[in-house]
Amino acid sequence: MPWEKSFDESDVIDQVMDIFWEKGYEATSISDLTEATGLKRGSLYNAFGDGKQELFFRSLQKYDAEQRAAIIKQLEAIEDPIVAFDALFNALVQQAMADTEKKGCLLVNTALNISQHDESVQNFVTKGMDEFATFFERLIKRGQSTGQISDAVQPRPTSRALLTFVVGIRVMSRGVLNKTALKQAAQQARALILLGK
Amino acid sequence: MPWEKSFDESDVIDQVMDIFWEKGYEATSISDLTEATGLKRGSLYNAFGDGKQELFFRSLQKYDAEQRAAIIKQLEAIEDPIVAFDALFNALVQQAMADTEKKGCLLVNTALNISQHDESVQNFVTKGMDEFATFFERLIKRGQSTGQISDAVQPRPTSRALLTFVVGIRVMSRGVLNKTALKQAAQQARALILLGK
DNA sequence: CATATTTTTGACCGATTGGTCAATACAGTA
DNA sequence: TACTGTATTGACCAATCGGTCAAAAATATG
Repeated sequence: MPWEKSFDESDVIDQVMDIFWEKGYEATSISDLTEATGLKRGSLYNAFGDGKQELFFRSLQKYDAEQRAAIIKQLEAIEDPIVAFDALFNALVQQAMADTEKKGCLLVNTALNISQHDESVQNFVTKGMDEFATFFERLIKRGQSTGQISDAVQPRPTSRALLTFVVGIRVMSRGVLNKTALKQAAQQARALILLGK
Repeated sequence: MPWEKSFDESDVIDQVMDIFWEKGYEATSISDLTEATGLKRGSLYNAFGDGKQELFFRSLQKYDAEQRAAIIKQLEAIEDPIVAFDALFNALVQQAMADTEKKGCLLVNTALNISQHDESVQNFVTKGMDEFATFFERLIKRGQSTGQISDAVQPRPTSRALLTFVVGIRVMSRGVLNKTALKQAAQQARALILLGK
């Protein structure tokens, strides 16, 4: 019948995500988004009805799927839990070093400003965080079953502590700690599960 | 000669700080500030020349002096480093529980959005963070001299890790983790300096 | 009381905010 | 070719943004 869109929605979300990621939700204007996408105001609203909120939510969902969920899935494939553990924290440091714009992590950036978002975003953020903690919990239990991790480690509390530590790393990597300091800090995560071994 | 201000500058900064703390820098408008202080637009600009930026910077400085610096000074007075250590993390959890508005920590909130502030704010934030890390470092060295902390603990890397963990706690306390989860997580901080004792 | 000095006030500024909408351009169907 | 239904466009909206400024109000000094 009519006409097909001249752009790929997924591409647009990628571009929009970059802006939200870099500037944050509040500081991003619709004009920023039209400039980044090359789309006119009306086209954006036609394709993504509810405006800024919807654009942000879809950006967050895409980020979550491509970054957080993807990394977890990748780490799940590593059978040795300690190796997986080290791989994660090395990846965090590597990402921080590659992040020259100091954008950090969109999920963590959103978590800090969680109260200024609507309920759907809030739930989404806590769900993502929860899944991350659950991943750590599985890792610990697996390590305990293989004898690599002491039974003195409490899976749930420690998983939450590791999640908290990861979040801290992502904040510090936005400009507070330099590369070497960040690297040194990240390596200490081992102490939380290896208890001085 | 003329006329004295009808308000106390320090009181005004307190009120302004509350708004910045709750809503963040970007999301706070001058109207929010005039409403909170009861002062008219012009009075604010007359008393605090450079507008929003200066108001924020002075809020941040006051917060830093009254909260962060004050707590460190208080903890320095405790001679047993392990006791001081536990006191800090207990205080963090207690503050989080009392923080019904989920405002978190103004310094950490600013650290996450550090790139959107000018250089003076950036330097101030990193200076505050640095002092916090240095406090941890002193604590560790003191614990090692008394034999309470193993010499296997590396003071500098561990101090940075502890700072990172503290920052993580302040983010999580804004709504991601509930009280009990936060408490459990915070208790794991001991593992970073006690290595499984 | 008059004057000097500062605060206070509220109107005002141009720019930008998120969002709308009617007119126009377009492609597939009949 | 004419019609249909969507995409695109750019003008437009009221509201708000951070910030300015001249006039009015107030008080300590002379």
